[in-house]
Amino acid sequence: MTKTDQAYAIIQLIRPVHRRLARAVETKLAGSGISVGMRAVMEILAVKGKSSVPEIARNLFLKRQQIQLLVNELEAKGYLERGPNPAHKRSPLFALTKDGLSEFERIRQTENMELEALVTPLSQAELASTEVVLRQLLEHFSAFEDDPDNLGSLE
Amino acid sequence: MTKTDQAYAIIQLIRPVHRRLARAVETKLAGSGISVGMRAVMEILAVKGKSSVPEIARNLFLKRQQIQLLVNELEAKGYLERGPNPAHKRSPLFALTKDGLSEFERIRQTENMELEALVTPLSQAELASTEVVLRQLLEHFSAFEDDPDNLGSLE
DNA sequence: GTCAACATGACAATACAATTGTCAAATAAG
DNA sequence: CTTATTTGACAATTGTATTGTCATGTTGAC
Repeated sequence: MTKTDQAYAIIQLIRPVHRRLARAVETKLAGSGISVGMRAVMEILAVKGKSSVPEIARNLFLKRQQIQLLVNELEAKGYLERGPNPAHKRSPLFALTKDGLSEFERIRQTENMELEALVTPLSQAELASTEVVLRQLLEHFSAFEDDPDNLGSLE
Repeated sequence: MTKTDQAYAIIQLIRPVHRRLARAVETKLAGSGISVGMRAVMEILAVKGKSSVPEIARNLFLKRQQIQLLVNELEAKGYLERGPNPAHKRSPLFALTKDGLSEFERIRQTENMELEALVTPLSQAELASTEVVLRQLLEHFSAFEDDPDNLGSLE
């Protein structure tokens, strides 16, 4: 089993894992009126604080147009509020409202319980290696991005 | 950094990695008239040999309806041919034609060259751990599958 | 052997994420 | 000052996957 073969096996797993993960998150979110994408936006705001739409897009490796739609929905639900952006008059900074934050924390809590069971049979070293490999994948295949909007920072 | 936090970081990477991977594969496939899904079906047939549509679906963790569409397209392109299925009169077994096989091998070859560069900075141990973790993710979140069609075997 | 449960092909409709395209206003860079 | 870039806003489109349905084939219980 060469390293190339191993990489190949990993790549084949990405699609099904992604799909099941998305479905699981959806299931957990069902009824809350929050989609997987909306949840991701809330995450960025919870971690990074106030951000403009294009900033969020870069963090999530998505187009700003996609984020715009999610932000609009979240704002309509009262989970986000806009504030002035000293750096750009037309591009407001969005932040979680009190409602948004508590909703997000509720979500995170149920997710964490789910994760406890998931990680039990896995070692810290395995998890650390996985993150390294996934980041390498992300970076390597960024070469295929034609749109600079999609070249998010990896910190 | 707890294991739960690590798992969380990994989960957040799955979506962007999946998207970039899909785009990279598409780019490589551009012009050949083969989509990512069609390529995945060819892969199964190359590895597992003759299979029925539902069998392929289980292998790829997808619904048979989805596979049916891909198989139809591949057959129309002359990359697949159907043969009798001793186990089921109405459900033929599909196999790669000579054309299909050579096309698939051509694809695999260019992919392998790409992978060489990808795996260079990664160790065998890291890659092995990643596969373990991804399989655990896949298995764990299979609990959210309501459709038995989607419960593919992990061998 | 008969009948009920299940698997499959075939086709249609839909949902959802993501992309592409476009234009005007704001900003940055030279 | 002039030009290029960034951004918001809106529209249209694509691609993957799901859901629903029906007729036919298959399997297993009895």
